[in-house]
Amino acid sequence: MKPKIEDVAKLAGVSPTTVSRVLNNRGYISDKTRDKVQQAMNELNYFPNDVARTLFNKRSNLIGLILPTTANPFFGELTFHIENICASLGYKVLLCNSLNQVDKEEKYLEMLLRNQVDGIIVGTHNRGILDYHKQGLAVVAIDRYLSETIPVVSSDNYDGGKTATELLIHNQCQCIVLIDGIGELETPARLRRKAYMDLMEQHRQTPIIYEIAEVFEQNSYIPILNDLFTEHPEVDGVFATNDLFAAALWNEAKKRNKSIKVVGYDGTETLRTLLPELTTIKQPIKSLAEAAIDILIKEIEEELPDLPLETKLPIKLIKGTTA
Amino acid sequence: MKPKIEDVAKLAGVSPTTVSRVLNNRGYISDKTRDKVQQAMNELNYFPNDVARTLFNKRSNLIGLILPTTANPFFGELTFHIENICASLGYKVLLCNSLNQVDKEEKYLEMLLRNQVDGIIVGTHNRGILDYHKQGLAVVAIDRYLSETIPVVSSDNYDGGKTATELLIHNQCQCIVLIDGIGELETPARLRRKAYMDLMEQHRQTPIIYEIAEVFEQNSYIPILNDLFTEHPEVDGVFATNDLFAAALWNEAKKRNKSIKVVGYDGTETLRTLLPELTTIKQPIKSLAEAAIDILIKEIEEELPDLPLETKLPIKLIKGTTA
DNA sequence: ATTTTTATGTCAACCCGTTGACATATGAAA
DNA sequence: TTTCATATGTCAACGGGTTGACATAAAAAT
Repeated sequence: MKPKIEDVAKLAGVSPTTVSRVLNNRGYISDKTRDKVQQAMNELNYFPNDVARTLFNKRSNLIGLILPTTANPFFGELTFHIENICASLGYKVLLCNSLNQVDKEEKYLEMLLRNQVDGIIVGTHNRGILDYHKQGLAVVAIDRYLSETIPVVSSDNYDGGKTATELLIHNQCQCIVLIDGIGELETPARLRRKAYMDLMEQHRQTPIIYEIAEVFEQNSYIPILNDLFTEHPEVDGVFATNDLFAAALWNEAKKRNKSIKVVGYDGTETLRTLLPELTTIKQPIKSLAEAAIDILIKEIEEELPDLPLETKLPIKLIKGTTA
Repeated sequence: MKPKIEDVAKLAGVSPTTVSRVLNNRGYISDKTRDKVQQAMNELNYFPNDVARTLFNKRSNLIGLILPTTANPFFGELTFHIENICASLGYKVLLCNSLNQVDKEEKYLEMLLRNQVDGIIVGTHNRGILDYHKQGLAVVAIDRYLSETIPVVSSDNYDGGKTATELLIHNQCQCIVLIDGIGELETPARLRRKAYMDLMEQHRQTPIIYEIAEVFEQNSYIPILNDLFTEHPEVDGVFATNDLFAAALWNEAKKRNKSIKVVGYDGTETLRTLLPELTTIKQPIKSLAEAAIDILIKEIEEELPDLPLETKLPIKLIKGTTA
């Protein structure tokens, strides 16, 4: 069986308390004893049982991460950065792919609570979260409003939407269509649409919006894009609120030999390797991760943290050839 | 503070043991009592502390997942499927992005052991794993040989390499180059190269190999691709052992107005949305996840599991326009 | 020579939930 | 009436590590 402190103590010829003192750097320990203990630990391949420690300390150093799916490169990259930063700070990540399904989100939330996570990073609309936050759980949201008290980190969505739309207008586009996710929720990302609407109004153009469910399945885009081309054959500019939509449209347009200006949103490394010609609004993914973790850890570790309820990070226009 | 069993018991007017009996469906409980207890749990927002349960039961239902990075869409999708299947089976996933760095792998491994994971899925070359497996930890590898006793799940890499190379030959390519990761390790994925070599020999062509470090950073590809085009301007066919390499090459070739046939490997959903024209060998990612978990859970749950040491799943040629 | 500091041991309580042993009390079946 | 299945309670030990209290002893400082 797995060795425990007692075994280490026996082998090192000391008391369990002394081993614990070595492990936690508490009280007085001579170098000689420390070495003996460490050697015994090596010999036995001993590693402290973090479950037992968590139980006593009431700190798991576990962070729950709930997002739609790591299969989407934006979340894949975000997840990478979040986990990476967490690891460097001694936190561990419990991953949850909710696919934006409320029932799954609730199950995941309960799972995380049962596992005594110290905090949760949410990149999906998690209704339930609200209650639990009141119960003292640290929560931070990425691009989602969960409640008035939960800090939100996001890219400057309005500026992104504005930059994208302005670029298309500047490109002399006469019929600019917005392709967006389904618009039931009031998220910060919705500001991309808001900016588009505002700009269109300013330039006396009619906004045209197509919505695609973000189910992250190939070909789910196709029928809606077909509608777009049928109903608006004159389309000559598209702002898609994420790069997958943008790429799907771009490829459909190519098939149809349509000359359309396209701007996407996200600007992942993956996109820039696979489809560098796509002009897009790049989110500072690593910075988003850093900001979210910074806030979450403040919530976890500080008594009366002074939290920024809204953190907006600058976007960057990546010029490809599509606009 | 968080409610515990005792609080539930008090509110429900029963003993802690009875609450535990309700939670674990043990012994006799009347419907009336069960309801009372359940209601008390709801009222208090009580969730059992899985840390305490784990400590007692010696089962955490935690699975460690170690892979290079979820920022790579192949691993992003694999991660999604693994986590998803695990969740449906009552397992939770602790995520580790090792970036293929041995020191990180070792730290992650120790972390997972401390956290009493029931098993580990490894998609990276984790030298240390070997030892721990001997100590009775369930381990399964994806596309890596870790030791003689650790089951490996992979796509049929040889068939994939063969199919890709054959296609290029069939396309009348005269100078077929292989772009591969750096070849220090003997991995199943290396069979893609083996197949290429074999085919080239069979057709009396000279194999030409360029190696790119899989650091997953854009532009790390560029200098090596430059070399390729300078040293072999006659190249007219390329088999890249992953789609990111393939896409990078494809885009560089377009820049140079070179007409080259290209075949990639992986065939993620992301690729097929972003760059559907790329011809590629599609790995059955979901099936890989299923097979790996199936084996791992057998290791965890069965006394004397009869494990397939090598599981090869069929690949599929996805015909785009690049070959 | 005396006080302090350093070093280690013993012991018990605690973290939260689980489980087995045992007692007790119904109501139902034999 | 006796027996048995059902229902619940009490109690203690356990899982592995942590921590505070207290005791003891040697080495260092005064």
